[in-house]
Amino acid sequence: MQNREIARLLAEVADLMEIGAEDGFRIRSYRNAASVIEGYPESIADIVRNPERKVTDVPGIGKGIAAILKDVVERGTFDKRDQMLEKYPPSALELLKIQGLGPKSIALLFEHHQVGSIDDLERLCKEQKLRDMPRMGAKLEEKVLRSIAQYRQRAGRFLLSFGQRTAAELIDYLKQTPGLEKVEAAGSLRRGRDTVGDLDLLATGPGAETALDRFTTHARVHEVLGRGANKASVRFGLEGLQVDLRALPNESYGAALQYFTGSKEHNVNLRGRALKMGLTLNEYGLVRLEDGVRVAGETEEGIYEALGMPWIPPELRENCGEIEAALEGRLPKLLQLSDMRGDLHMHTTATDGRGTLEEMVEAAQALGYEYIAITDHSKALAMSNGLDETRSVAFAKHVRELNGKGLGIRILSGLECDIKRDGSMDLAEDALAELDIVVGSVHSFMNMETVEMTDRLLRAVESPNLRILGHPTGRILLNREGYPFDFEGVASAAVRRGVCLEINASPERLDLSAAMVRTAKALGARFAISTDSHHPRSLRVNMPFGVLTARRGWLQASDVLNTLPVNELMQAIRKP
DNA sequence: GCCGTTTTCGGCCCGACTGTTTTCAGTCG
Repeated sequence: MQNREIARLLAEVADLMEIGAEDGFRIRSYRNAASVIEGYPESIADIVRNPERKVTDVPGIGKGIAAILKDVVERGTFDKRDQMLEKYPPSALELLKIQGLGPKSIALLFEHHQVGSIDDLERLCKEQKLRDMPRMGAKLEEKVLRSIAQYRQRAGRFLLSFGQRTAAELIDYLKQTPGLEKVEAAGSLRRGRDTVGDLDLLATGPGAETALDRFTTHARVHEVLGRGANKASVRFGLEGLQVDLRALPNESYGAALQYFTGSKEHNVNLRGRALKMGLTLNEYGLVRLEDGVRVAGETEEGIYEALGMPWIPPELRENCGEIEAALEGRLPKLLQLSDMRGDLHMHTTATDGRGTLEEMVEAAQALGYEYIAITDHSKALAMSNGLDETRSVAFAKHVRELNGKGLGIRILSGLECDIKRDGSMDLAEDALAELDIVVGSVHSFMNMETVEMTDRLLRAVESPNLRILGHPTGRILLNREGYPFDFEGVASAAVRRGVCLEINASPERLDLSAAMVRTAKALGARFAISTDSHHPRSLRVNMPFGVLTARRGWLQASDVLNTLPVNELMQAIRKP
């Protein structure tokens, strides 16, 4: 069993315990253990099974959790979990994802109305019975119904990071099939969309048939949806992500890769152009209509070339002008991961990060970065022990001393400063002026009206010390919509003020979205791609997602602040 | 349930809004 799965079991039981109003500190211990296990570099299951090791040596795991882990490794569940699931249906966990309802309300609804699922909850709201409960009213009914609609909209989709992990696991596994030549992922995963609905894997070579068998019998497949001569579909893992595997002949591999990568709109446009040239394009190849001769299909490059254009990177294939640009020879030279020279947003143990400053620096050195900015939270985020003016100024001094030691990497003293309700900065401007770089972010009062939120962000951008607007829309993928505001207005103001817009590379955010990146670029914006790391590992893990998003937004290296060499970067962020 | 002891029990991040009340519990970050 993987660490991630173990962590999930613990976190789910913690949720159920919360509904059961159990001791909060005990619940926190479960959550903490889940989070430690998820981020642990070694397999916890291996440690549990190894008589020479003690799992209680892992911080956050004591005798109680150790006994649970033993149970989990042996039989895939544990007593406490079985008890909780007897008390509450597993669908009760979904209810916690509805905004406006917490564990207390859910427990109450379960007790009085046997509400155990989203459908039950919806019925209750529509019958206007929610308002009969203590401290619940008509407004809450409305809010809950809105939240249910949003929840349903995103159901069945998964984070890109999850899709990539699953695809990588399956591809590794399938590659061991004798005679398999190529196997790779197409679809929205290959285009780098922020969420994916299913996975499309393509395989070629004489072993492709065998690969279909191995695919449907993989230990983590829990339902085979279909199995034909050339294609199989399964539901994979606990989460039930649908994965299709197609076995293809070599001569049409490129055509299939092109076809199944999409997007649908890109392909429709391409097929139309093919027809005008007397060609027909499908998943088997590009064929001349007059004599049925196949002119391309083995490679994607061959297909695009036969259609009179250079190969188009998958990230651009959304039928948003990329075909025209390709035909006119003005495709952008897209940003690459190797262009990144630093990272400008991360947290440490000083606030809610899990790595110390030294560990973050070490992780950045391992990536070959020239610089990083340490940007812990400011005091308004009390739950994370945010920095006040005194701590912030002391931190800036500490960083100046560190840089004097010749570490081979430049550390920038920074802050992720809360943008308060009125648009002012959480810390006094003279304290902010002591820092090398300030990222300003909204973490509170996210349900303001469009006009108010726009004014708030416009005022924030006027702060003389602000250099980067952090996760500008506040969205959490599959979880929370961004707050409403006049994006073009704020982006224009940022351009005028020389404030960069962040592309937050955390796979749960990817904020800005690719579409907004493109809009802002057209307005002249400059961007910072930042990992918002709360763990040393995230510096490496998150950055590719930010780069993908930037590429989907047509960015080149010159559009991105942290592609600059360190001396040019310091110039670019210097005080007026 | 974990941790760290002033070793076997007490502490464990906190502040503010929201919608409901009529003084505050629940939710959120």
